[in-house]
Amino acid sequence: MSRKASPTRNPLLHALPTEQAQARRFGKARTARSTAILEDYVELIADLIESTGEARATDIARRLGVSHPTAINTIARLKREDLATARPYRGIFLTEKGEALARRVRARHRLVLEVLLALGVPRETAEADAEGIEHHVSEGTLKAFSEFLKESRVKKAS
Amino acid sequence: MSRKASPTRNPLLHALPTEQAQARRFGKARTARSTAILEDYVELIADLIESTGEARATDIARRLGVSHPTAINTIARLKREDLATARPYRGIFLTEKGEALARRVRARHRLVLEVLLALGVPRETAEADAEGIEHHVSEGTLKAFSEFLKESRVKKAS
DNA sequence: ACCAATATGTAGCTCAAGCTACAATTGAAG
DNA sequence: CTTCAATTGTAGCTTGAGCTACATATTGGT
Ligand SMILES: [Mn+2]
Ligand SMILES: [Mn+2]
Ligand SMILES: [Mn+2]
Ligand SMILES: [Mn+2]
Repeated sequence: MSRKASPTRNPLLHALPTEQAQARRFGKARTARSTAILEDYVELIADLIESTGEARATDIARRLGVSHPTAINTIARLKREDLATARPYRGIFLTEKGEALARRVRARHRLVLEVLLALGVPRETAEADAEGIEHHVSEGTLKAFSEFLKESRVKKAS
Repeated sequence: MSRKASPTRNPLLHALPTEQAQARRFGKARTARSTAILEDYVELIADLIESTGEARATDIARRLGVSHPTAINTIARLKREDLATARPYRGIFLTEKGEALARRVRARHRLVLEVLLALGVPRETAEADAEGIEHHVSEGTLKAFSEFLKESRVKKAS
């Protein structure tokens, strides 16, 4: 038997979720945290290629605000996970898998940003917060976000 | 001079932000990531104390879905950062600083959850996503969220 | 063709966050 | 009062993500 103090002692407003449910939620957040960096990299690589024609390690490092060895290490992880390839002095390229991830991540980023703006968050605050929030927005939430935007655009056309 | 390929080659929709601006945003997200775990711990400790009278390392570990040495290690970090203290076999306690953080974090968590629900996100999805999103929601965004909720409550009372 | 600036690569470190395996302590039930 | 299950603690490992310092490679300009 457990030595825990009497459970459900305080039947006040909003009790705790069950251990299992809470552990599941925290686990999802941990997973999201661990893929957040990969997502940022593939998104940035896609953006750089689209707007400048190439994505070099140094540029990636500078835009992320990290040292270049850090960027190179993470790019190595991208390669290991079959998300990117590199031709030295010729830039970083996304694999098919990497491009697919980049498409999803970019669409999600845009949507999250638009929702924040629609909710009245100031532009720069929205841009900054979206960079972190996006990685924790699941499909279900994305769905609701796009519904909300649709409505709010209709309402705005009044 | 830089050896970069011709910059601003593609003057299409939404160009990249400046390097500095983007680095600042990514840096904020990194900071948020590194404090997310501390925030989850103090919030959970406060919740456990409030609803069961105590917060023991094992319970914390189980609710987080991690091994107990992992929880103990992180609790050591909480102590180092003057957020918590522990009396062995008697549970974890928050310092003044810890309680202050817990209050802020709990209020923020609630608000984020309510906004997701108000946007039509299904309950369990909202609970799960909020656990990760909350750590990236700044003061400015929080402000906008509470404004939005105020309006949406008024509208609902129609 | 050369050279210097830029880019890339490598070595080696720190810290956080996770794990398993094992040891020690404690307190509740008999 | 003893015992044993539960809790806590320790040791030692892995991986990711960051850093600095130094070494090597490439290329654009002269
Ligand atoms: Mn991001
Ligand atoms: Mn992004
Ligand atoms: Mn959380
Ligand atoms: Mn929380």
